[in-house]
Amino acid sequence: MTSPDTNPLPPQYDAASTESEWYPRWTEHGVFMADPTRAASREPFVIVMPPPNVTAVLHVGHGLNNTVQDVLVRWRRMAGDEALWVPGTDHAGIATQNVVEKQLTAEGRTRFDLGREAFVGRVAEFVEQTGGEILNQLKAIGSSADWTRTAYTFSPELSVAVREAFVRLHEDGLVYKGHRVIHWCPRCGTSLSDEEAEFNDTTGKLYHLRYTLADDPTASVVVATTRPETMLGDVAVAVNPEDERYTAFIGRDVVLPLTGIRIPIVADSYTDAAFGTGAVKITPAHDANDFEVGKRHALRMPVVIDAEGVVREVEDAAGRVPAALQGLDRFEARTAIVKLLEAAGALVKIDPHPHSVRHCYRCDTVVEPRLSDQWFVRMQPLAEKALGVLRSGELRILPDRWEAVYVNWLEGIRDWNISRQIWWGHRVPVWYCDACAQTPMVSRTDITACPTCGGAVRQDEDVLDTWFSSWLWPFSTLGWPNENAADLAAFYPGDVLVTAPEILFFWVSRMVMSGCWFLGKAPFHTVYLHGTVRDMQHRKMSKSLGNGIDPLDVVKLYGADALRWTMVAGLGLGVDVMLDPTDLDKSFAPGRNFCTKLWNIGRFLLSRVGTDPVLPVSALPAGSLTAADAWILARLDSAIAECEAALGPARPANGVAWTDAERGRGLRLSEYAEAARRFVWNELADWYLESLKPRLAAESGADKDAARAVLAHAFDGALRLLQPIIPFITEALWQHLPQTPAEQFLAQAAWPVARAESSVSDAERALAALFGATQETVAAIRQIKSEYNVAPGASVQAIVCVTGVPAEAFAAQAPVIGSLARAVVTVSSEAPVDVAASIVGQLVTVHVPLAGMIDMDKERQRLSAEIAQLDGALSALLGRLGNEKFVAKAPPAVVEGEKAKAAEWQSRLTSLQQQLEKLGA
RNA sequence: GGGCGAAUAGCUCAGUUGGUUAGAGCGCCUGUCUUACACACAGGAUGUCGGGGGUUCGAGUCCCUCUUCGCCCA
Repeated sequence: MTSPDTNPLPPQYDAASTESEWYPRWTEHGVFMADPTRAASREPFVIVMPPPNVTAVLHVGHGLNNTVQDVLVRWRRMAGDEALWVPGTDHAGIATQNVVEKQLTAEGRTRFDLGREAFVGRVAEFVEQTGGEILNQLKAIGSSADWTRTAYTFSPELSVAVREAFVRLHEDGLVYKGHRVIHWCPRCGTSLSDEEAEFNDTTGKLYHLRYTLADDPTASVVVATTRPETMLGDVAVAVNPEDERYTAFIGRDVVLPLTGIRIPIVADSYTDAAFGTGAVKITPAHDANDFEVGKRHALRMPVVIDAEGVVREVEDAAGRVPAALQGLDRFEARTAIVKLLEAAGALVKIDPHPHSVRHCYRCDTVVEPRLSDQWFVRMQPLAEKALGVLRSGELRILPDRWEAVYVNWLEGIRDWNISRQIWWGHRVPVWYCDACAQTPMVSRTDITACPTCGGAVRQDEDVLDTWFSSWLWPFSTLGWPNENAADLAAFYPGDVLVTAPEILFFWVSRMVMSGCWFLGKAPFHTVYLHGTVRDMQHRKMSKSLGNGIDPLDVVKLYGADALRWTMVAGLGLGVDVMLDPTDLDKSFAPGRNFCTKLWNIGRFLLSRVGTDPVLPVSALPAGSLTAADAWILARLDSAIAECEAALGPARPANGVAWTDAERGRGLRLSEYAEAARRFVWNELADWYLESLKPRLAAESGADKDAARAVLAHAFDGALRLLQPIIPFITEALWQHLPQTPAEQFLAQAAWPVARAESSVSDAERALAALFGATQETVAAIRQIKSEYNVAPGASVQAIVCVTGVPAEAFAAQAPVIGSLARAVVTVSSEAPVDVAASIVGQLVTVHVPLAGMIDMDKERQRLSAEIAQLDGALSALLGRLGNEKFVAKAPPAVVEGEKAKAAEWQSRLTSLQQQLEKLGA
């Protein structure tokens, strides 16, 4: 890293070699490392990475998520914050266990063949060998995380945090063991939380079954159910007490078909009279709602489906499952039972029925409601705090419509089932002494003997939900529960959380709850929920659909920067990103094209600026700026301001809570990218660089030095603005700038600052305006040439009548205009007498006499069309101004603006009409 | 069943408290290998802002309603 690098740039940007050159240099020099001791004198800016599953492979969703985080962290790092991006992985209990169980299946074994200890050892070994590969893949796309702080939810350190959280919540009275119906995945063999049991809409069937009254075989009630197999566990039929159809039946018994068991008809307002027949069967052990009814009526709770989803007499169910059904899978049992019911005359009808069925979010198996003992967290007190920080503005969610979703979920929060009947995870820190049969012992440290009797103890078999470790992520990664940890003091609370809306409940709101509960502060002040990457049919990219894009393929083909640029430029707030997996060339053209363009700008510019030292712009002698110089410096100021406005504010101005005015602002990444792109491409390259060619062609001299200085400064500003999005190519180019200090990285350079309004002189402003007139003139000449099919290379005469800027000053622009538009320019106060094509602009009127080439009819037509359009707009405008109510009611500023506009249009209209007359209309 | 959101150019989307002749990128058409870049340059075309109604001096923007699509929750 000797700067500036004086080797000429290769004609083609070589992404692969640039990436492999710079990434290691950044890490070797600790560019991404945060230091808690520095955070005292600088604002910390902290993002914790949503930890990918330890077995995950990078997909384009990770690419998007991490690019967004990287853009923000790189921006704040340049802006002078002590920026920390904490990376890591999640042990992903069920998901990882499933992967290893699949391996075992292939070997013809099960986890039970190995036993708990050996199985856990095997998973740990698997994670050791293959886990965390995704973090290396994140490096390949340029992620500037502090890898020295890489965390893992199942590491010894974070396991301490998990145990602390469990014990503390237990001490707070928020952890309890409950006996109730929970979601059970028969394939994974574990319970699931409400959030882990996802709804899938399907068209099922609604079975109408007839239950005959015990005391009157001629009478019956018909119940409607989507799950006829559960009738074996029925203990009642419930009707709504208000439902007059059934008033006479309440308190009487019906006979359960197939088994002959008598069950009562009870009245319960849970029953919806409008659903089905208005009578529902009650199976307390196999339906959460039925369980509540069962409790209210003190009913028994026979279990007729076991943990594997097999129908049998599991518990309190003697005589309930006919021999023919014993041992059948629940879905086979459904078919069989319907046949039996039909044969028994108990099946009334089957209707198609659209409804939602819960599926396991890990293996998509239909979830079975199951009565069991589980550990729960009482969530309501936690939710209160999480609602509080949103209301106070300590926390905001972008896009803000998600705030309502967050509030709605928290207000209706239900207790969280945190125990899982798997082996891979943090074991529940509870011990039992069977000898004393005393209350369970909840402990921060392992208990090896009963404190009462000294006898053997056994630890709870269950492990904790993966999310019970990830909800601590914003502080467990910083050293909590060690309250004295330097990182915790320096970096908690963090700033922004970047993730997809899918895990708002799973993870985001739980992190807010845990942060508020354990540390008294929300873990971040901003939640940024980005869109989903979809294909051209708007389908989510997924492995099963085979419509995914491998980010590493894109990196190989076009480079990491092209990947990043494409995603960021397309990332409107809350908008999904559409990419075509079948046409990577087209999908990533924006990023690839922009990188190529930037490289070429840099190549050309650096070859002209050369390697000799350049003066800082502020040190240029007075009066050395040209109109173009003044203009590009003003454009740079605007670009900086636009980028800043699109990205910021980085944190609440008062350091505590967002004000209403601030709350929805910032994180418009696509607007930031567009502002930077427009500056470097449409302004710097298309206008400034082009206008500079004659000046740079000079051998030497003060004017060339001024041009070199401004050019180098403007490009330096552009590279700084772009570094967060495309860090590799900008770093490589920046190292070649003559003013780049030795031993410095762009990745650590200062974020550009726009000049204060007051520091720009009126003279410079006037110069910049002059360039506006220049642009207008060039555009007009080009337009005329194009319309009259004059070869672009052929020179034409142009007579310019200047109206909006000082004519004498404008005259000096003639050479620039001449070179940009290939024209010989004459400034005149009067229109030429010759027949000419003319364009009336805001600041100038341009006449191009094209003797013999002007098609009079065509020109008249063009002018007439323009007059008609302008005239129409003008009369509408005059009509508005003539409307007394408008003048009276509209704000004065608006009225003034409209008046000025009318005057301007009027004068343009007059010019156009004169022009037309001259052509002999 | 409840809630939220979207509907603007062929496509993907901007359009900040109502106030220029509604914009950008991609695509399309025409021309150009103008010695940085054809992954480029120059010029150009394209919208009754989903339908209907209302408020207002003024509506893409606010209200009502309908249609279509999407998301979340039960």
